[in-house]
Amino acid sequence: MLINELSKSMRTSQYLISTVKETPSDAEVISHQLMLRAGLIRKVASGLYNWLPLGLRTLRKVERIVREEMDKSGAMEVLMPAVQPAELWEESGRWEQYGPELLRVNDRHNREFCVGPTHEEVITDLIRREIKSYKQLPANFYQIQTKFRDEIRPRFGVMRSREFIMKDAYSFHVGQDSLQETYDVMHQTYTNIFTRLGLDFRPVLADTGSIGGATSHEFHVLADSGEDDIAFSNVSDYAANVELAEAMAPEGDLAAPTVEMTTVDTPDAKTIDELVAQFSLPIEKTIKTLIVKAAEDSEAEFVALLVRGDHELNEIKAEKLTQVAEPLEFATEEQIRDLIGAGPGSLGPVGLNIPVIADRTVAKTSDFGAGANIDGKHFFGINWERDVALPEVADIRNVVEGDPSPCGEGTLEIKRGIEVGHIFQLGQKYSEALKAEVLDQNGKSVVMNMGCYGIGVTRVIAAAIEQNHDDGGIIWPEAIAPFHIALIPLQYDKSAEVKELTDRLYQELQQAGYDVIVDDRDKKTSPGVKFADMDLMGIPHRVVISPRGNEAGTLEYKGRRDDEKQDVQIDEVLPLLAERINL
RNA sequence: CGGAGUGUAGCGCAGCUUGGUAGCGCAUCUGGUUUGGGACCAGAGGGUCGGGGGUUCGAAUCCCUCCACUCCGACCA
Repeated sequence: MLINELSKSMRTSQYLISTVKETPSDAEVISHQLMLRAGLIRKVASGLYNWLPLGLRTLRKVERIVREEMDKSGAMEVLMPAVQPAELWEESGRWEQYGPELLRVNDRHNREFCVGPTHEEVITDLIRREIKSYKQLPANFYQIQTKFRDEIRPRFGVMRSREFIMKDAYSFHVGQDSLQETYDVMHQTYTNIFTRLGLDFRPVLADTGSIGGATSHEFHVLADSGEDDIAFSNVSDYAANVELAEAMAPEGDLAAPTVEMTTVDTPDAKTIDELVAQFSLPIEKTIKTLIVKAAEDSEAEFVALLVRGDHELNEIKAEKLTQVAEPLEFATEEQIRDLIGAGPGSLGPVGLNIPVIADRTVAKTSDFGAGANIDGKHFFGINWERDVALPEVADIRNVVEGDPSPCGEGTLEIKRGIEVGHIFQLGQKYSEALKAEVLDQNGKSVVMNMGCYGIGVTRVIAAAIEQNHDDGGIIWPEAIAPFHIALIPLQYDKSAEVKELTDRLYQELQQAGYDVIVDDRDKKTSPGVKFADMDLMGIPHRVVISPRGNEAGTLEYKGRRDDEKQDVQIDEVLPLLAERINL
């Protein structure tokens, strides 16, 4: 008990304060810079970090919140090994599927292992051995474990590191309804966790990616430095990853033609931008023609995809079309020449001799310009049906800001987000491969349904800083601050009154349950250094004890976000802190 | 994997073009003076100049090679 109490608080004279004034040259984003400068982490090698005492305090607090909320949801904590045998991955087929991101190692007997980037195989193996009856289901197991993914390009400190800590959970069910129930519970649990962490976040509809499965939501912390684009309705709750958001057709009918189709010499216009610049053609009246490989079982070898000049093809949507090869593969310039007899800069739908798929917006565009399938020539004033038959129509582009929202309400806005959580309904992908079955009510063997739920614990910390900082440094949300309160005595070594009051406050605050750090560094550490360090480290509340204030019977208080400090009567400081800190 | 760049004291950098045996700021240590926003004075310690090889009387500097790290890109016509 005593040790526990003491360990919650610290004196800087006995603690590793590793702040640095200068920003290390290889840190790009603000969270990485501040984590280095405040002395939270140090790099060991590319994508590998040491956690210093101060950083670890925050890490543990994040873990604690995650753990408490997971426990509250009814999930059971387990711990699986970081190193996993190849056999399990061969059983699921992922030993083959996973690329170089999977760190493979051999032991002394030359048996193959990997350092786990995720734990579907191990948990499924465990559960197929332990759970035999539908009566034991549903069940949800989680762990907080170190993972390793050999990223192509680790960057942004712990935001995209190779080794990182993740909370991963796996639920097991008989039937989809049960899975949906737990999925909904996890959705709520994640909302609770990120709310408690004090972050501005959104759940968004997401693609299921390589892990596979059906329904999926990502939880994003909103920050300009985020690596993902998220589309939001400006009026409803709708939010989706840009790659997944449905691009709706513009409202209204296709406008009637107003001009004749003409052939124009465009020798210097090989891109949409050049075309628009040279011929004062509005970009919304241009169409891009992209040639991609057709699906293996289709008759044609290539397919043409049409998107409006200012839109981007969405590769995920495109490769889901039955006519298109998966993974998506663009035709080479040579293949295009063989096929069409013109180069990539002069392609268009008119007179094209391969299957064509038009984006919904393209189908609603009139009087548009596109390549003539002859080098150096474009057609202007093209209209569907009059000049060329309207091809098959599909949603194949990325949404852009201002598009109508797929939910039917409002228009889309796009913001950047940092993915800190992801929940999936895996269905039977792994349970089937590993034959994870239970007996149902009729004594019949059924394959379990699975869900999986991850939170990037270390990434959450970087995301929190991206969202909460100023010129002085980090501004921790209360719940994950390494210390709640910094006590800064001035002339601690000279003034007996200051020392006495500081020590008394230190004790009282600890007893009140706060994590407090006293900056009692030696007399050579000037007040300015102490203020700057505590600001950089992001301690949310600061109390200064000085001889001057002591005479007046006051202390000085300043919240990390406050503009002004305030003088407080000595015996009013505890009530003030109690009011401002929500433990 | 392709392209670009960097590697010199714990951190940030100069020196390299034009070879002559390493320097600045911050940090650290000692002593003193300071004490409300990253103090001042005096002194000190700390570098196989990423590794290896070569050229040369002599290499941080020129050449070769390997390594590490960083940034950009990975087909949107």
